[in-house]
Amino acid sequence: MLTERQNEILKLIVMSYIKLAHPVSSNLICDKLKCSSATVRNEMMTLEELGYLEKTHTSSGRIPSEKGYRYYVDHLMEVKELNGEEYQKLQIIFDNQQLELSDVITKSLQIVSDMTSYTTVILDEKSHENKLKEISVVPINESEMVVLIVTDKGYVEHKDLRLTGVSLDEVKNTVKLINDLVVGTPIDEVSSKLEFDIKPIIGKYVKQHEMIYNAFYNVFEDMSRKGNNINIVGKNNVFKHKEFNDIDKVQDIFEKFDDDEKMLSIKEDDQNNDISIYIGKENHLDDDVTVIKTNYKTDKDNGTIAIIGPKRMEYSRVVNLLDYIKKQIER
Amino acid sequence: MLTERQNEILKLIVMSYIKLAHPVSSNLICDKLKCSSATVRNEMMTLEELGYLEKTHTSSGRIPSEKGYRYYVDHLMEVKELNGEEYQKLQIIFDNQQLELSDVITKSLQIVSDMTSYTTVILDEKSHENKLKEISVVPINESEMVVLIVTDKGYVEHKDLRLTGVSLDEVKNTVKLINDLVVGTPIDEVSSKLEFDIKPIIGKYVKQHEMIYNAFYNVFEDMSRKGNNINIVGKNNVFKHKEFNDIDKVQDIFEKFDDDEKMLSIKEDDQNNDISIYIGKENHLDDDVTVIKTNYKTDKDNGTIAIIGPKRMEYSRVVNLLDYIKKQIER
DNA sequence: TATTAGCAATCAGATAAAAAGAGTGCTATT
DNA sequence: AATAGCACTCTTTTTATCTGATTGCTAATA
Repeated sequence: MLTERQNEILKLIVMSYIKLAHPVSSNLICDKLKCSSATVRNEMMTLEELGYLEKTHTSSGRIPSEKGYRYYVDHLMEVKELNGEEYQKLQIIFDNQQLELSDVITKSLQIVSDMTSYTTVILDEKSHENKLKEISVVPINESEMVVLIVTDKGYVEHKDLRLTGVSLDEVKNTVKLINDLVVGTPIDEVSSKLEFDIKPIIGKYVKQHEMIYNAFYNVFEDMSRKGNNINIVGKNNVFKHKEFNDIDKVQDIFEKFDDDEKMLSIKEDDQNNDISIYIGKENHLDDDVTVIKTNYKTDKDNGTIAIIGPKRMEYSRVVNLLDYIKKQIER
Repeated sequence: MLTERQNEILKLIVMSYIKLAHPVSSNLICDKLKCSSATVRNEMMTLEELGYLEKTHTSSGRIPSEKGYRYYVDHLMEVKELNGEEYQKLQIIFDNQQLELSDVITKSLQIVSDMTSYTTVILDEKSHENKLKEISVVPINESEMVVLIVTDKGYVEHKDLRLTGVSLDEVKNTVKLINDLVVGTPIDEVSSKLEFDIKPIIGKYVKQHEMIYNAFYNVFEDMSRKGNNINIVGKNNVFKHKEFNDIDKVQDIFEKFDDDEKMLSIKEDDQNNDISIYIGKENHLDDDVTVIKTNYKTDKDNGTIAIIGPKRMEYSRVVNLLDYIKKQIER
């Protein structure tokens, strides 16, 4: 357990380093504390031995270790209110009744990204809890048609179908069959339902049933596979941070942004309802970043929003922003 | 007019620089030419005076100037066949009858991007020549519905509508009215047609006409505005080129990728049907890149595909790839 | 016993000087 | 017209020197 003074010093060091991105010297601290730099140095040495601080070289000031950041986040960080500008800019988005939920989320995270210079991520899973509401077909010309699929949550998918030598009526019969028998089924169960409920009887109603059946089967297969959506906003903000002022590091991070599996892993850990913080090695994305994320749940949709920045992140500010956005989305 | 030998030397220098990214010395050239390095040096001096070559410093080898690249492209470049691997990988995409056109384009450019280490761009304009084919409405719950709009070219747009205190029948009447009177109108003219043809009479058929009318008007306004599509594939390839081995330059280019206006300008110049090459200052994107583009036109869609790389680009290869893809798309 | 003043030691970063290497431009020669 | 030869130029790499920030330790002090 750390003493009161050690807490104070660690907190000052973390805050100073977050702000200035420069190793913190004992002098800087003793100005703000009523004791000499030698005393601070002694305490810093203890804090380093305990693993909360690090040096960049033998005679440098101290920077927080990952353990140091973790301790700061868990015990020392103060909750700061959103400032007026942040609040206002976001509120304009949330008050706009015109916007669809997905637009609200994207736009609000765009704002956060612009204001904080961090990168934000939206991960949402569409098909999972969506049930088939209606399917319809619009013919485009003799051989082509568009299949439209709408779910009970208003999610829409469409697909071009090219079927040569098939009459439109046959297709419409199939659609009617599906609408009669399959509506209400969760999207990712539709294709198996097609197989067991529709396939056996489609021959009675539809002539070229095989070709048409396969086409629709594929459409639904595609749709349930397409569920995961990854939206990364403000990638270029990576350039703005001192710790990424190295072309190889930037490339490294950009390639991770493009790695869907890595990005989706953000969603995986901690399925709880809080805001989670993963500092450095604690996340599976990159040792040099911190990921702050939360899950949201609405009647339409659920997903994850996350903010990615350097470990030297404005933790308090980001946590507040994320918390506020989460609450507004769920409202 | 350049002599035969000057042509030969310029060509060798451009090709060597494209390959090795290193200023070309007289020695390197004279190995491949039956004359001494001193002779080559004399010719190089002439070529520099004429503006085809440049030096990076007083005693360095020569690199091609923009004028030099231009001359190479216009007069010296040899058409090279696609190699077997390139041809094969692309053909798999083009032979896949399942894929929609837009997928074919994206996937083939993804392949080009991977193979060449350049960045590719797809610019397509949807609404322009699309005519309204059918509009329909699917109710989701008491107050929400999804509007589906399909055009004669199979382009689909959908929008959530939240209308409180409006009966579904009223909405359906409006949709019927639009389907009867507006179908066949080009998308970007629909909203004005709504205003002049529908607005005056909608009151007769629909009770809460104002609210419903506005909702549909907005949907079409949005849709015609949304016409321009920008798809950039292989951004991270920027990191792979020596000339961009500088974090500020990379940032610069990435920010231009995100600048829609700048990217759309690629489409603007030269509306002809050929492959156009814009070297350095010739393009409006960035002085350090070359843009090679072509327009494509199909019965469904037309647009522009482009490849962006350093000025030191494998011109011949890229032109061939682009030409091949253009032809396959238009087939 | 906790704190502090004082000071040598350490090391990054900036600046300068020196050495090595690649390639040119010019002149004299073939 | 083409070439050989060589001094000259400029980049790149290496080495050396200096400066300034900051620490760790020791001894003195409260």
